[in-house]
Amino acid sequence: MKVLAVDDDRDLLELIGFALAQAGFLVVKAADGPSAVRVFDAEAPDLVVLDINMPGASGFQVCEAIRARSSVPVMMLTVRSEEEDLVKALELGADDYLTKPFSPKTLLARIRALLRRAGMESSAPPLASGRVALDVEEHTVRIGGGEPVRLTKLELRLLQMLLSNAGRTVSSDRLLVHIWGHRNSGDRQLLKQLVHRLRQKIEVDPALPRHLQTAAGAGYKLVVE
Amino acid sequence: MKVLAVDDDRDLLELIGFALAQAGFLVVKAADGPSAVRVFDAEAPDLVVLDINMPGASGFQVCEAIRARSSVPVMMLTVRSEEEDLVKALELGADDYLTKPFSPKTLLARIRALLRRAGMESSAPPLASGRVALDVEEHTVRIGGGEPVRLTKLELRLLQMLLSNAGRTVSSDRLLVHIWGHRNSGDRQLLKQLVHRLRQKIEVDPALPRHLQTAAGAGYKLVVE
DNA sequence: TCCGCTTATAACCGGTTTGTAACCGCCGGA
DNA sequence: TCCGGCGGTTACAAACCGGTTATAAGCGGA
Repeated sequence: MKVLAVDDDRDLLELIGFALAQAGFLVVKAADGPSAVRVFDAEAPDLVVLDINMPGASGFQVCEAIRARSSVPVMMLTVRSEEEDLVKALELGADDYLTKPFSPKTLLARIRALLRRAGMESSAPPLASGRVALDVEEHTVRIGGGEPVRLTKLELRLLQMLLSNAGRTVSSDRLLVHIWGHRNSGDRQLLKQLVHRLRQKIEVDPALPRHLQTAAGAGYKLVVE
Repeated sequence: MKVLAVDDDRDLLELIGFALAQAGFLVVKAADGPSAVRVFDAEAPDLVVLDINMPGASGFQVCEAIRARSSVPVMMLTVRSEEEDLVKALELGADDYLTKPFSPKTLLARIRALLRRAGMESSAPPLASGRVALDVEEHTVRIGGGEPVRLTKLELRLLQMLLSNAGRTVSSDRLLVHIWGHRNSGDRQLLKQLVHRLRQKIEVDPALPRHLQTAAGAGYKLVVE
């Protein structure tokens, strides 16, 4: 499930991105109207989170541009007091809105609701990036053009986390939390094992991993080219 | 500026940690009361963000333990409805509180206010300054336009501290506390070593350091031009 | 029930990182 | 001039880390 987040406030954008990635979404970002439209065309996200208040009030224009080419769900972000903005946004085809400030938990809940409403909730969402395509429903990955490989529950979770942060290093702690909901710190071993087993499955040469790479002292990352 | 975040909700803890790190704080985490106290002793943070509602209601105990040994600012996190908890927290010496759910922006604002009140205000330490760019996630630095250099955990902490005080001299004591958490003061040797090793990695000529300079009798400073 | 797959735990290895000690040269004060 | 402190350097040992292998424990389906 791919989400496009648009906000000119870089900090907030990062935060939204982080919360979404944490929840297993694949996130693409844009910091202004024009690039939002560009990214939308390039990435074909399944949902858009769009700040209204951007330089040039271009949130509206972006919403309009998106609606002109797709019926993808759009979640608008507004500041509390601007009611008429809201009306305008909904008229332009936005599906829901959230007033700032909001907690990431709320954002996630609303996004899930929106996806459910749009009937996209769990409809075969192959989370994919680059050469790695993950099918959460089927519990399989396909690397490049190869055969789908069956994954266990834990392997799936690991890959989900890495894939939603593709190209970036994910710390062992975050992985531990995401996969096991955390336990005592002795569980470095579990992660070690899981990575090892996953490599056996998805790497051509598990000894020289090309996708699931380790960042010594930091964690692991997924290279998708 | 080092912040200890304590919460048993792992997701929220991650999120708080991320928001703080993003804002340039150095973050240490703990997920329960006992480990919170342990980490506090080991890390000597400049501020604590502490959830009250933890298994065993131990938020209070942690607050008490912290107050018993330090006057460091403490920010409590509570759920909306529990007023008497709040009163108790403030009686125990908490400096401020925040009711869940809260937006990270709010948290940051309140933390900054708290630091200002405590007279510890800092000048928003960025992760990159001048020719030195530190990537905390990847455990790497890039000097000028050069190749990223891998850092060990300790090297990373040293650079973090120096970078957040770029251009200013940081005393050996502060560095010791920040990197190792209080130890016997005889451990100058450790710092000597660490500086030496880091210079080998990031200086063109480690004998004539251009970035990691010695302030004789005082400490070290990072020159970023 | 047994079988097979998945997950947990432990032990070992080699390489890296960190801790400890000793030595050097420099400088300032006795 | 000698001495002691300080910072830099070299050397080595201890601890740790990640990969690997092996084996046991849990669990679901035939």
